[in-house]
Amino acid sequence: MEKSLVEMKAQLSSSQKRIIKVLKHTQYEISAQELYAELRHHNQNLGLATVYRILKALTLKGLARVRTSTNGESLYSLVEEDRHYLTCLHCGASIPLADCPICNLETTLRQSKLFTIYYHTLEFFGLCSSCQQQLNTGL
Amino acid sequence: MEKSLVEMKAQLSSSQKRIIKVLKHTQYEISAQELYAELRHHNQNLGLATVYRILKALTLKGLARVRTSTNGESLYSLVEEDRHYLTCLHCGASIPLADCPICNLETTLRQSKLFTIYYHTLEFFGLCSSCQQQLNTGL
DNA sequence: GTTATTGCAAACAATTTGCACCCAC
DNA sequence: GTGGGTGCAAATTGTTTGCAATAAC
Repeated sequence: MEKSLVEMKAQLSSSQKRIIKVLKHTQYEISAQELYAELRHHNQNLGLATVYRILKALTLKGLARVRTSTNGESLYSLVEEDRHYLTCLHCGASIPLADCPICNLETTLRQSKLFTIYYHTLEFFGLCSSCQQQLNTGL
Repeated sequence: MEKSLVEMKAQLSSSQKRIIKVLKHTQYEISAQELYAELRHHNQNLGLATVYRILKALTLKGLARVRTSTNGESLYSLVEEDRHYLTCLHCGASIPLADCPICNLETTLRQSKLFTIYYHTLEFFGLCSSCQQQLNTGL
């Protein structure tokens, strides 16, 4: 029998819970290094390597989500909150999309049972309006 | 006036065209290092650094797409072919989805003009059927 | 001739790992 | 006392960069 997310959360270590708490309080997403700094800032010290280890574990459990930013670092967020973006190829900004355009589809896929879906990511790449202007006028 | 993709392609250097050709012949996606090896294999030598430079340029132009695999390397593919996946959190396999479930939505978004969309990515994360079995029985 | 492209090696930065230590149960 | 969780420093790896040489126009 597959474990429910609730069961999985019960087995989390206290450090893992602390990291989840930070993720919860982060507006969008956060890098491992920022998370490490955030913990120190609250005097909840944890080694950088441990932060990486925990983030990897949470990701493997399907509790956290990773996405690679345009500058190459991994950004983490909680799966329980949807995260979708419009990412500008020019300035690298990621503008969050308010709604999830494909959650219905996910429900349908879930029922197929061929693949157990924990979460998904959706990202549009292109040019944000200010970069569009800059490229059209400047060049 | 924004440049069309056709105009952009006309400006590509011969090395860039060679790399695009390899991408075209690659079934799904390919890493920079694999692409480098592939070129050498066809006696079309090109330095690894140059391969990285070209892939970055193509990505910035919106001609190529990058995705980070579960083991951390960047995988490239041509934007002109849709790429969507079911990715297993346990074994890391990425199973391509045949159809694009959101292309209609993309058309709608395109018309808003607030953000110029070149391409998008969609990825579902979870457990593939064999890992589901393995985890259910083995553990 | 001026500009863009390239190769090579060195540099970089994010992430991972080895290992000894420590804590909880 | 056994097993997992941790810190630290060293190692690893994918990627980027400086610079001199070369090719393109």
